[in-house]
Amino acid sequence: MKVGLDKDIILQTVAKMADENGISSVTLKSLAAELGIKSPSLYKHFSGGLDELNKELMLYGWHTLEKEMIMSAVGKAKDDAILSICHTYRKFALEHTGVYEAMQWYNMYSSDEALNATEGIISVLFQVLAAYELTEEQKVHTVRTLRGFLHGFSSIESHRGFGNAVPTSDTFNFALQTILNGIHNFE
Amino acid sequence: MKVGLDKDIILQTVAKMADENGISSVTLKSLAAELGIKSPSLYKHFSGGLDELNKELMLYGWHTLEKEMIMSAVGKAKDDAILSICHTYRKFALEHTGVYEAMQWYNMYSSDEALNATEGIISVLFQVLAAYELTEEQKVHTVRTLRGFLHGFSSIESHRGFGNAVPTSDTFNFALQTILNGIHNFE
DNA sequence: GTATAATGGCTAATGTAATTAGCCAGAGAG
DNA sequence: CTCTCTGGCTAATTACATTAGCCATTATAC
Repeated sequence: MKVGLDKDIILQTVAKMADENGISSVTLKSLAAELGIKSPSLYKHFSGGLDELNKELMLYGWHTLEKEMIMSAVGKAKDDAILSICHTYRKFALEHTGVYEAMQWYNMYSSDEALNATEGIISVLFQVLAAYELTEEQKVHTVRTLRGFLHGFSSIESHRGFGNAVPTSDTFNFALQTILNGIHNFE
Repeated sequence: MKVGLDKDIILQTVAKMADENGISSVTLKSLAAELGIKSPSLYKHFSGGLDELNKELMLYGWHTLEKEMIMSAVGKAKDDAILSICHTYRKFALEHTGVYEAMQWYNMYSSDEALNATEGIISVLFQVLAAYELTEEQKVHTVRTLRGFLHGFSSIESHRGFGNAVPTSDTFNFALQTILNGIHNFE
């Protein structure tokens, strides 16, 4: 009987499962069970099978994060905007560990799709940096530095890779301030 | 017939395969073929199967990187030592993409083993930071910031996640200088 | 030097998940 | 009312990981 599923519903289910039990807990079998269908039926929605599913989840994640970053920067400028965006990024990675994990797999796919997936958040960063007196090259360095730090920090933190003597939030703020100081030194 | 393999030889083969074709190309089947044996025989060396193999590769990677970082800091102090260590880290991730990938899977294993694996490189960083006039808390922030940035940057770079207008080496040096400036501001 | 134990290979068999092929019922368009 | 498309299904195939149990060679004990 027709259950009436579509890509969006399926992806949201995948996201939920990934966040709750890790991306490796999402198999076509377990996903189908969760949806109340049999695994071969999933090919009617994702003809590329598991690979396509992972790719779509990656894109879904980047698009979602992009939207949240944009929203968090509305009405803010310069340091305030950057801080807000960065906190949004960190929060997303922490709250959506499974989806974030999938987002890192973009290297498994064609460079084109990888770059498309992330170009959104990159352009948000560039837009915010436009308010500073920086050369293009300085902006590139700053965006890359932020991306590198945000990804590495969030990734380690979400895997509980930091000891817990000192609150990680303090470190996050400390590091962001350091990077902001770097920007100010240019101006 | 006895081929006379041991854990070290097998791990080095795994590392080579992972670096050449990605960690996912290492299956018990492909590894056994590469070694000239049949896959069930691998259980004589790694009774835990694929899981144990991955875990050992992770440990192997962190230990190797730790040694290289220590070597690169010999005879250097303060900024020089930090820069040298960081360049070693980046180079390792770039040259051993497969092993580095395995190293990130430490979250899949018990926290104990995860923390043990990385405590070596963390203590190297703390040792270098001892030369600065920093509080313990400032040292923690600095080490975490470095770890976060090094991991994120190396990870993105090794997956070709940065566009290529500006050399990534320039960005790396820029970011490290920014972090060093952060340290100097404390003193 | 021979008996015995441990080592490190092997084949055969099992279980799980992905994937493909091809069937079929129901919904909507003409 | 019929035709077609959609979205389910079962059955069969494949690829691995894993387990069980066999066997030759090596190493050790006496």
